[in-house]
Amino acid sequence: MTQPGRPAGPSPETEAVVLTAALELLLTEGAVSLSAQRLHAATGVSRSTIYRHWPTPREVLSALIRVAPRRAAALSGKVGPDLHAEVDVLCDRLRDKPVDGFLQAIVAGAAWDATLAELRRRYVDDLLAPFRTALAPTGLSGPALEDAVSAIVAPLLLDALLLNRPAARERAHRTVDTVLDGLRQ
Amino acid sequence: MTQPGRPAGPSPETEAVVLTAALELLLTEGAVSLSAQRLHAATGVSRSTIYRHWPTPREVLSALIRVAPRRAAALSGKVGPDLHAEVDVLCDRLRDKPVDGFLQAIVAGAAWDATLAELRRRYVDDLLAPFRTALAPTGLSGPALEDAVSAIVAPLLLDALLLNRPAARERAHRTVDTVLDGLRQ
Amino acid sequence: MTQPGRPAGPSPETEAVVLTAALELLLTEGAVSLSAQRLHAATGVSRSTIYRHWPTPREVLSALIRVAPRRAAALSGKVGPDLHAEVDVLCDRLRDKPVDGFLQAIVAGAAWDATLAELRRRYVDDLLAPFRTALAPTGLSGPALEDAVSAIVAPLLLDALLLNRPAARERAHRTVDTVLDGLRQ
Amino acid sequence: MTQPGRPAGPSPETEAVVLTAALELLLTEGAVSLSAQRLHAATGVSRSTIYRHWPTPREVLSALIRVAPRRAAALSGKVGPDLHAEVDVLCDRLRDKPVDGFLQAIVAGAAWDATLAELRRRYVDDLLAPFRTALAPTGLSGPALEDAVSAIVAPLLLDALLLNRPAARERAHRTVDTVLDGLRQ
DNA sequence: ATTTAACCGAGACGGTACGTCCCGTCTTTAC
DNA sequence: GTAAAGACGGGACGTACCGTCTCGGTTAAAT
Repeated sequence: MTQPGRPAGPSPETEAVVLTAALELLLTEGAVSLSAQRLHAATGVSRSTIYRHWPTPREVLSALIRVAPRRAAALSGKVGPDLHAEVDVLCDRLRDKPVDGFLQAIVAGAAWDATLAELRRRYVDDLLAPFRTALAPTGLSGPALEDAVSAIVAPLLLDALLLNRPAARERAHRTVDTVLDGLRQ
Repeated sequence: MTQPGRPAGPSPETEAVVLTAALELLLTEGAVSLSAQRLHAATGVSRSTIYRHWPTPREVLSALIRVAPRRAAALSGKVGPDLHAEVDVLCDRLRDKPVDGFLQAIVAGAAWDATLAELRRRYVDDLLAPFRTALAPTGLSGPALEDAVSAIVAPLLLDALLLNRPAARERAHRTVDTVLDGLRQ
Repeated sequence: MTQPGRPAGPSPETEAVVLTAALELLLTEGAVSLSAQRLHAATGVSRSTIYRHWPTPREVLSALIRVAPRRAAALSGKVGPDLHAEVDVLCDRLRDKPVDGFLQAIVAGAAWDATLAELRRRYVDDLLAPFRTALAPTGLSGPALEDAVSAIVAPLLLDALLLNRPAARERAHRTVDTVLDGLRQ
Repeated sequence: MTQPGRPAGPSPETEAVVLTAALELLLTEGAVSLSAQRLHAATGVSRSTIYRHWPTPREVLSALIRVAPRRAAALSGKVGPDLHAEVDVLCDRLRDKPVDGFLQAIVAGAAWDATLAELRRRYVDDLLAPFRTALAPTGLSGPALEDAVSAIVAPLLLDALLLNRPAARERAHRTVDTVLDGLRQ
């Protein structure tokens, strides 16, 4: 038996409108722009309503990440092909607005609002996870696993995030080979 | 022939007071806090004066970077020892507030104010430069040089900037050896 | 022939709860506080319900006045004793919260909402009515009657309403005597 | 020697514009309308500026009363003529917007904001003062003086304030005579 | 010693964003 | 139908900054 009264939470329509605009804003103007004011201007949804359901920009970001589609994994089980595939996928994602923008925004936001640091760690971990998974068959673990992942991914992130240049895909593929060669010996 | 009248620009004392406080603010609260208001509150120097000489936070940041001490290079000319030395220096700098904070702040600021992106690139380049110099004797150049630098430095920056964990110094030293081994063959 | 279905209007219980709280609110915080929001907070009755039956604070006030107990008249028919009795009754009422508060609230409300002016006039008239009745045997009427009533009552209201001091009961009794003396000659 | 910097307080022009509009608003819409928002809408002076100098409606009212012109007294020294003159003056003032409106507004405001009660008392006292002065030659003092004043003035205020009818000037003149007769015996 | 240009401090002013509170209407659900 | 719960748009409120400006007094170089 339930309570009387209208169900709590934003109406589905409101939620869709707001979060869509929020993603757009995040990618074009950064996390700082996820304020109620800004979302109101972008959507026509009233400030009151936005404050009601997402009192701080942080909540908007959380909702956004919660909703964001997870990439479908397609692993073959063979280490080499899987790693190369993951490199391509990551490069593609970094080239596209959504992931690069998300990353930029979330890094900037973390420096500005300490409570975002945890979100940032989770998001970056999500980016690294496929590589950990793909490397699993090699038996690597602990720091050694982290080092391998880092060697492959870090240069790509450096390019995209700090140097504003396209991720060096070829180099990453060569790094994968180097890493695997090192293990074989 | 010069004009009569008091020389333009802030008095040395004013400049020192303001920039000192600005550095403090940047490291503790990020680039967003370099406003005239905040600097006034932190220094007692009046808002008018600050607006006069540094109309925007961007100008403060520029002045700050211009003033920031460049690390004195101490190269021996031997590739191996020089690279290892540079790794230690960078890890130390990333561990200390000034550089890590500066980096965080400037990355965040870049997402918030596009004109800071150039400053960010220059700052990161300054971090990479010593490694390029140290690798010079190997004859590497162009993309190959960039790749080598990236392989060594990127994982350190990833740790410090995105994962909030101490830079993995040992791994970096091993990477240096790997890179040099690869060249020797 | 009556219609089927639940009878219109608030349930007796709801009405009692709401109007009791409304009186309390009116006396402690003035007519401005008779909003649905405040009544909801004070009673637990839902906002919807209150809006349904008393769409505006004005309706609440009307209901309140309609319900307010009329003083039971106890006239002897002799002018002197009756007038003195009425003076005592009025002073008592002005000393007690209910009437003084009501009066203050309604005067304030009238300045704030023009439609309350009529309510105010009726309420004041109700205060004056007993004196008109008591003076009836003297044969006074028209302006002369009004003047007599006013001479007795106005100073009391001035004390209570504008000067925040207790109504001067003794003086009012003397005024009654003066008025009656004037008529006798 | 004075301090550097612009002199504090509103510029004369700003003050004039705001207080003029405030008086207008007070008389037409009551003390509740002396909010920053309302004054901004009425004058074009920005909300910030108004909050800066008159943080609450109370301050506006105070400023208004402080600025309001005091009536010039013109006493002959003879009790009778002076009292009659004062009655005429008060009736005129009550008939005109400024005083009646001021009084209505201030009474309403006092019920709504306790800190206005003091202002109200002072304003009413200012209305009564001329009568106390005019009665001085009779030697009346203490409660007896208050009673005399009240007998003359209260009915007038009752008319204007609570019954919304013109102050009964003739009756007041007769009351004056009655009071003076009473003293002579 | 005067000029003279620029300094520096204090603060008014208009403007925008923020977060909170309240209001009145509407919708959804249960009884 | 009543009642409850709550979404929603809208507005006011008070605060905090921001950037520009105006005022007044001070300082330091060049004549």
